[in-house]
Amino acid sequence: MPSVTVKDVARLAGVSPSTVSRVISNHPRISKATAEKVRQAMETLGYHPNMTAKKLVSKSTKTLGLVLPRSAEELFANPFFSEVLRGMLACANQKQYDLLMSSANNPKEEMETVTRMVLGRQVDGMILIKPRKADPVIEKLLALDFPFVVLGRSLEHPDVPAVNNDNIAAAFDATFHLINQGHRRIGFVSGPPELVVSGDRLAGYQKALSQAKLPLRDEWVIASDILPKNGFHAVSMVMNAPDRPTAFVVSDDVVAFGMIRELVGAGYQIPEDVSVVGFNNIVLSELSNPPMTTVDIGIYHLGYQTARHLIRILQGEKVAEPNVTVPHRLVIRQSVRFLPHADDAL
Amino acid sequence: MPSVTVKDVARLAGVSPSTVSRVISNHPRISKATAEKVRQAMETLGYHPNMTAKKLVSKSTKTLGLVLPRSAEELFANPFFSEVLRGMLACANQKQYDLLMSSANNPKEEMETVTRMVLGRQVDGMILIKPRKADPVIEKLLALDFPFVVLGRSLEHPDVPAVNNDNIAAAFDATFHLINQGHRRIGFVSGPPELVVSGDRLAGYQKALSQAKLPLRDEWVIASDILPKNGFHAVSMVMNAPDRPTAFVVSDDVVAFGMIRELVGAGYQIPEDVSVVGFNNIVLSELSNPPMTTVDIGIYHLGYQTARHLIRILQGEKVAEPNVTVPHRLVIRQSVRFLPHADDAL
DNA sequence: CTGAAAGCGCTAACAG
DNA sequence: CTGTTAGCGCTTTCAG
Repeated sequence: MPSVTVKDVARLAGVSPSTVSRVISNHPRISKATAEKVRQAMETLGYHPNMTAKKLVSKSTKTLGLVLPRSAEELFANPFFSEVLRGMLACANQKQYDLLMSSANNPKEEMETVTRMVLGRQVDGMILIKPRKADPVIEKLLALDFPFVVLGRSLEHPDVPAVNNDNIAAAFDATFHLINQGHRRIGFVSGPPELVVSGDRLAGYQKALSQAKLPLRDEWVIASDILPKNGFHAVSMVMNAPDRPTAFVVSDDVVAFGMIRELVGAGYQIPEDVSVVGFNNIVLSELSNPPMTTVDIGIYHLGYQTARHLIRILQGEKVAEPNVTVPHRLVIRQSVRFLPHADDAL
Repeated sequence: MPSVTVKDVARLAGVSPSTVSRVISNHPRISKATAEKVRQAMETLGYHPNMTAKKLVSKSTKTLGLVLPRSAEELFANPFFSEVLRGMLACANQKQYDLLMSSANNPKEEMETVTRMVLGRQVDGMILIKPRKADPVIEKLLALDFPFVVLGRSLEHPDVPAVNNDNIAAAFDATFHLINQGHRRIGFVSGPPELVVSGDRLAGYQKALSQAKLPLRDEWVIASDILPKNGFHAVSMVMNAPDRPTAFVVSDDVVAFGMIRELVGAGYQIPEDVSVVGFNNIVLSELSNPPMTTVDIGIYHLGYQTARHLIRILQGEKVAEPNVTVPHRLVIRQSVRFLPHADDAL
């Protein structure tokens, strides 16, 4: 790695280093002749600019920071994340930005990583994924006046740049679909309670029920972790009650998979005995057995728009509206049964 | 972002910048007193070292480069990748390295990205995922004498540092299991033909059949893309032949999901009518219906060990054996049927 | 249109 | 034990 520098190029081309620099950055006032001479020299020497040096002087890294919250375990076990990442990368690379990633196992590490990236000036802006309620990282970034955007939304700071679904509406739609199909007793399986998104989806579910004047029973709301395998005895408890739900809204497809497995194991058929509508529409939702009815939240776009939004901000575009909402849509497949004996239409 | 530097700290502490630098790097010959004084100053000023400057002078970035091959689409549609990434991040962060990611949509972009990262000195080493046969990126890195490790293996350069499964043995084991369960007509669904791993798994399958003196029929080998949805009419062709296979080895769980869905759609039951053994043991394999028998290839470890291997090399540890093999194991669940009427034991 | 010089923020000899 | 002096490789005034 014999590190050829501007100096080397300059020497070979018989010009000064500053001229070389100008050629690289397509400076207007440079003669065709020398420009060509310099390019030749770069070519024969195999020159490539040292990005680190460039960053140091330009004070811009062209890099977006991404810190993976809490247990990356949680996040990665779920295809949601890879899809988000795919969207971010697609946008970032298209705009000539890189992504610098780091994971953190707990809130403390998370804070340290953010600090390291931000104060260490390794990145021009930060992306925060699915903030929790009262997220200290947001406070910190706000205090530092450092550019960032959150994927999700901040409860405390509604004006912070954010890209999100309308999760209340999404959960409403999912629940409403069940109601439309004749279901009257509908349960809900929620995500991690500390996440803002979990609260929103629960709210949407409740809203749909109230609007349809349907019972809202606490014991039909199951708090699950976002990982499968947890808390599924809860399911059997619910199912063994005399007045069990005929359908569930499950706030994550992966959890829905786990739940269906539990139910099948307990001898229930999907959708004959229990209907399920999931959330996210991950790739496998379509391939599952039965194919799952789920809310497509546009995961890829969520990622893409988040990066896009941040880059816009970094480039100084005045963004009038800090919040961008990615549309969702219900994808109807075969995990929901129509109950013809529904007592009444709505 | 009022950028406090070593100079500021030095001034406040009444010492020279180099002393500050020494305190930061825990230089041994520094008096307790001044060290404390400097630390105070850093604290009150809220000093954090500028990583870019540090990188420039130290000529080390503490960053690993990861370029996502070809269509990230392909890669990300598959949970394999997120799990690998999770392992890499876990290791990298533990060793105080960051991961710089970029995606590329085609071989040309891939090469450019590698060039940008390597010649731009943005990273200390590169990680290459699942090389294709005669991969030009490997040639390039070799020519540059730049540190890298491949996740997978290079056909042409067996001595290049690599972390891999013994895919031949893994496919052998999967196939052998089917044989053991009484299957005699076994099909194979292969991954993208340009990947080395696809060839290896096919070889393992063939080896098992030959060893058991079982027929090896070309028409039972289906070339699928790694994405689901493609080429599944091929499945129906195979299944409609008079002498159809009773079981399939499918070289990827996601493809297996898609295949099972096709089969179920065509009226077959799994495993009653057709047995399937997959590859990878992604999270959802266990949750599928029926739970899938599959080869666990230790995806997380694959990622972890790859990062580990590269970091070892970067730190100058003499690695005797360039290739590390991550063990696999067959996970038996419920997608394979025992055929008691098998003509004979082995 | 181009060169000389200064400096981004940090570290690393080399002296003391 | 600590300060001085030189850069790392690049860009950027400021003069020509």
